[in-house]
Amino acid sequence: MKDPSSRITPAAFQILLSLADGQRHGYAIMQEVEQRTRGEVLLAPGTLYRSLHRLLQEGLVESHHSAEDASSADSRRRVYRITQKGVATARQETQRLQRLLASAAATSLLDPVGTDG
Amino acid sequence: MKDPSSRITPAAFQILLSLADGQRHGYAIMQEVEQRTRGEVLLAPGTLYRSLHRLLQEGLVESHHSAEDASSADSRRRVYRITQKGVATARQETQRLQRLLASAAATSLLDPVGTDG
DNA sequence: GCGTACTATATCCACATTGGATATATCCAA
DNA sequence: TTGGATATATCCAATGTGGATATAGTACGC
Repeated sequence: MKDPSSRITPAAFQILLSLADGQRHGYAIMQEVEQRTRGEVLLAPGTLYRSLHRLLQEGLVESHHSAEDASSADSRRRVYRITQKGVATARQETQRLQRLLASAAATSLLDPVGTDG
Repeated sequence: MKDPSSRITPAAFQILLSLADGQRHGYAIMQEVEQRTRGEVLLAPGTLYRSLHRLLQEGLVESHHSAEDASSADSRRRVYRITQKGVATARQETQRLQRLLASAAATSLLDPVGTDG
């Protein structure tokens, strides 16, 4: 489609949403997304970690090792936190979705049916 | 991501929306989408015609040549019409987007900021 | 200590969708 | 009949994804 400026993938959007309420490590993001969307959205590991790397590169999230601030945390964990830029991007994507729905509402597709009675 | 049952691409969704208010040929769909979305969504020809073929195969749209019912229409045109199945699919996709936005609202990402004054 | 299941991250491959370029052909006005 | 807009179709490279696989740490029972 189009919108070369602020493009964000569906997976990346879910990750940003997952980090909105606080920092998480990758595996926890996977589980939170599944819960929040009631099983509708499942992030496969390949999608999750590649998306996280991309988000890091773009500065939408930042990360550190969990050992630094949690005592008994799993040393393997990388903990991710959303940045201000990430927040702004997620809000933009939300607005884009709202415009998309408004555009859908501009058609007759969603007009009430069964108004014959 | 996931949802193997009723998957629809963004391009296909735009096409179905474009056909909601009446039949159109491909090129007209391209223009209507651009107008309705105020230039935000631009369907490239490759995307448009391949999506149309897919939608035909899946029975979400049907088509005929314009010469059949319009007198002075361009003979090259293939006119597409949305089917009942297409309407149902587009409605499902709309609901999916609404659930996605609800899921976004379930986070604190969209909570009002700057409530200090 | 040992095995095992779960947690956790990372990488690889195949597949689908897309943008953009290109090819062809028709319509219309000069 | 030339040229530009209309109209459809196909090809290629790039991107994003699912799923499998690899690797390794953690927790628990024995």
